[in-house]
Parts: sequence; structure tokens; C-alpha cells
Amino acid sequence: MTRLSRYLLPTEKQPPADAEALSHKLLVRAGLARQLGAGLWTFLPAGWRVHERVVGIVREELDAIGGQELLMPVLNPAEPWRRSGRYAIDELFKLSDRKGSELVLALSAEEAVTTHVAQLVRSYRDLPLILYHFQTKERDEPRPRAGLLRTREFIMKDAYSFDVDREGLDAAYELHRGAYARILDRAGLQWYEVESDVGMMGGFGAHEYMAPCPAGENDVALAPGYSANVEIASADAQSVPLPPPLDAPEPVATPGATTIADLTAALGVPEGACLKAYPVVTERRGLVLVLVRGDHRINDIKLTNALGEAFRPAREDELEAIGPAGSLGPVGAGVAVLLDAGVAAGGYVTGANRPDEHLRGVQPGRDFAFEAVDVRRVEAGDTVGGEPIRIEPAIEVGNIFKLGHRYSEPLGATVLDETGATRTLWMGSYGIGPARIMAAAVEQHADDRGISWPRSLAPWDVELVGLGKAGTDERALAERLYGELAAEGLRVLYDDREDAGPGSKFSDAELLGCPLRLTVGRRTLEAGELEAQARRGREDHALPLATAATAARELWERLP
RNA sequence: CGGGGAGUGGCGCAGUCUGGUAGCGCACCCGGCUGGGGGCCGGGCGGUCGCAGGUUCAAAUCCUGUCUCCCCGACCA
Repeated sequence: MTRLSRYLLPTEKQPPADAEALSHKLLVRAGLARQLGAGLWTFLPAGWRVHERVVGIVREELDAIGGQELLMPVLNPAEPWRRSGRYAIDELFKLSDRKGSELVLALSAEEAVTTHVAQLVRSYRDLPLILYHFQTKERDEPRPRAGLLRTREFIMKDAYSFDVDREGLDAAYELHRGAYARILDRAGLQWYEVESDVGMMGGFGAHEYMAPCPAGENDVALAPGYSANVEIASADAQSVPLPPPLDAPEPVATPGATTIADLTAALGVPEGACLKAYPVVTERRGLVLVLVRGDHRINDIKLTNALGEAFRPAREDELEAIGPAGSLGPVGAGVAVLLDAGVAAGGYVTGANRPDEHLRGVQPGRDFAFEAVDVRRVEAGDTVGGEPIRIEPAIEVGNIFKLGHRYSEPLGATVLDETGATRTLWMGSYGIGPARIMAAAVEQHADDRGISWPRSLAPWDVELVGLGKAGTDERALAERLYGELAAEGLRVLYDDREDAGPGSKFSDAELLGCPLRLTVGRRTLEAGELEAQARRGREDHALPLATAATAARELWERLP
């Protein structure tokens, strides 16, 4: 019997002073988690129960697609990380042992799993293979934040697929998409699968699983039939009213005007009729001028992808070749020009590359050559396929990547195929964060009284609140009911505390958020009915005492 | 890494400007009452004021350094 009087469930009336995110406040207040240091969290007993319920769901669905669970160490030799090139990652914790051997704390397990597979799997007949584990990940985050949402140490389920060919990888990827959909549905989350950036070393295809909530760190762009991380989202080109075309660019004096806002004020044209010039420098291309419409913003990730390499903003001294900052333009710039696809044909106001002067009537193609790119940040109100886009904050609870040969190549994971030829394995990697699923569930379902767990994640199915003093008839009834509920297969938490009044017990139950609350007090005996309240919506039900346990189970089964 | 804020009992805070016996609420312990929405009465325990150095007759308070935590941004393979 789980008695609250003997259970470590330290609830608080007030949230931690420095907590900002709702899930951070509630997980602490409800006694589920406590912080040990920046980005370092302890799951208290009740919180760990929730975490392990998420783990159970993930495990079932991974096993169902043929995944095999194993366990690889957190502490890794540095050598395979050097071979894969990931030793250079800043987020990677590095250390050495007493002999001076270099070690790292794994931030995921591609190196470990690929090293093993390279040794153990030599034939195409051993494939396809999906391996996964639940293991602690260590990441030297520049800024941990928002309670459990971004931590330096966390448990992740990471799965890895191995196939002889691209088709095999595609099939494994699709299996995981199905499993992830089932996992997140079962966890009771609202979620989106979005296209995502593959990162600098990621591979060639990736999706993220996003649970919308205010504390989310990512923005997702959503429209009917479209969902993408804002990092890579694209939108239709919009039209903007432009002045009548000119036969040739015409200089205009713009004393002191160095920003788009200055220009619209000085010339009486809308922001969208100006072109903003952003000078950047890359290793291969050198100085490049990137142009977007004046009312648009550059998306750094899209620009990096368009360039195919990293970039940095040009320094003041590097601009002298073109013109003064504040009046940069493409005409006669003498450097390569990238033009955002959001710029429709027409005449625009641009910098003249001379102080206090701009050009109007500048037409892309006629007055300067350019390379067309899509580098602008999508904004709410943009359209895609004619449908309006909305942008929502969301927390990333999972991601899947097609890695290809990214790790199998450097770590030598190959097999012989049916013709005896050596084939480099095609890999995929698939992550999911149980603690983030937990926090997202809190964020999505909480109300002003506390957490409201979906049935699938709740630490207990039922919280049985016993009122009155120990030794009374109502307490005897409560203890008898506990046994009957357990016999119905329900997990029950019994609030038997002597030192808490009814108000405290109800408040704590609502804070903790078990789906069903049953109250046993003097009234229960007098009325011959058991009061049941569903946490979600706080709807009351009266259950006939004679069949209360069965009725409670049936009621519970109808809850979300 | 840039900007901002905070470290005073388990939690939330006041006191710092203007140096002079370290306080409040909750929690906790003991006793009693109460028993369907964080209840009441009485009595208690608990703090080298993050750390180090300095100024001073005297430092939570002033000065210097340092550590830690939070928020915004950058970053996030």
C-alpha cells in the first residue's frame, strides 16, 4: 500500500523564485523533481514513476518495429570520436583518467554503436538491424534553461538503424516515423512532425517531433498540409506595391539615411520596396552581398544552407571595396550577389555604394546579376501554397535523421553483400527525450490548480483521499477500498496523512494531477456513495459504495 | 560569449541606500482543539547573511576579488 504519509512527495505552495516555465514550476511544486545545479536535475520518486512510464511506452513501440534494446556506456574512449570528427564539438565533455588516457562523456552513441556493429556485423544477411538504448547523455550546454526542458544531463532513447542500401534506410526511417507517431499519441501529446535542418554534419534528411507549448525553444511554421521548423521553413513570394518602373536606376540624395526605416521616411516608399544588403564572408566565396526585401529578415540557418558553408558578417574594413555601410547596394558592387526568392520582379530602392545616396528603380537581372536563393525568415502571415502560415513555439521531444555514411564510413562499418562486394552501411539515428515528453505533457495539460496527467503517464491512476482521523470507520473503509481498487488493476496513492486537513489534501492531489481522485470521509458512509472527481475538467461523479471499485475502474477507463 | 538580475534558517522574502543585539510568513518539532477546500490556540528548534580579503571601535550593510544560480540574446552535430 502506497501511503502518502510515508512517501517522499515534498509539495510546495510557492514555485521556486527563479522558475519561469510552467513545467518547471509545477514539477517542483508537485514534488516530482528538484534541481541540484544548473541543468542538473533529480527525479524524486513520483517524478521517476512518470519518467519510467514514458520509457515503457517508448520501449514497447521500439520493440514493435523490431528494435533490440542494449546498453552502451556514457564514458567513452576519445579515439572513435576523433575518427568521426565529433571530438571538436564544444558541447562534448572531455576528461582523462589517472593514466592520462583521453575520454569523453557521450552526448549520443553513434560512435559506440557503429564501432560495435563494424566488428560484429559482417554480412548483409545480418541486416536490417535496429539497436537502441535508454542512456544518460552529457552535454556541456552553453545555457541550460526552463527546468527539464534543456539540461546538461538527461536520459535519451537513441536508436540506430543499419542497412545495406538506401532503400533499407528509407524503410527503417518510415518504421520509426510510425513508431514515433504512436508514442506521442499514447503519451497524450499534441504534436507536429516537422521538416528540420540536418545540421552541419547531420546527413540528408531529418524530421523533428514538436510539442507546442509556450515554454518551447523552437518555432514551427504551420499551414494546412505544411509544417516545418522555422529554421528551414519556406514561404511563397508575396507581392508588394512597387513604384512605376524606370528606364534606368536613378540616384537620389538620402542624407543621413542608413536604415530601411530612414529610407521609407525619406522617400515615402514602403519597406518592401527597398532591398536590404547583408554583406557576409565565407571561406570559399569570400565577400558576398545577400539581398532581401526591406521588410524581410535573414534566416542564418537557411543562409548557411544556401551558401553550402559557414559564414560570418563582413567587417567594416572589408566593406571598403564596395561602399559605405548604410548605403550598400548590388549595382557596381563588384562582388557576387545572392538575391532572396521573396523579391519579385520590379524596381527597388537600393544602396548606391556612395555616402548619403541611394538608387531607385533598380531591377534585379537588368541592373545586376544575381544567384537566386531562399534565405528569408518566414513570418506569421506569410503563405505557403496559398495557405496562411502561423508560427507556434514548441518543444522538440524527438528527432530522426538519415545519417547515410556519415559514421559508418569513418568507423569502418561495412558488410559483404550477396555478390561478395564490400558495402558501407546506411545508418539512421532516432532520438527521443522522455523527460521532455514529461515536461511537455505538464505544459499542455496543466490548469491553475496544477498538473493534469494523461492516464498513460500519471504516477498513479487514482489518488485516494482519506479524511477523518486514523481508526475511524471512514478510514477503515478507505483502506478496504484501496485493496479493492488494486484488485481492479489500478495503481493507487493513498493520502492517509494525519497532519494535513481536507483542504491541503485536495490541493496536493490537484497539484500532483492523477487522473482520478476518490474521497472517503464521513459523508461517504452517510450517503452510501463514493465521491469521484476527474482531474481533467474536475467533473464530479457519485459511485455506489457497494460496487465502488469496479465503478471507479470503469470511470477511469473513460478518462483521457 | 554579450547584456540584465539574484545569493539572508527547508521554501518565499524584508533588512543593505543611511554600518550599531538578524527579522517576517510558510514549513518543521511539542501539546491541545478542529476534521469536506491549504483551519485555530499555546510553546519551541533552526541562520558563521555564498566564499575570501580589506576598511572600521563595530560589517548582512561600505570596498576589492571570487564562486554559484536565474532571465534575455548568441549557441544548440
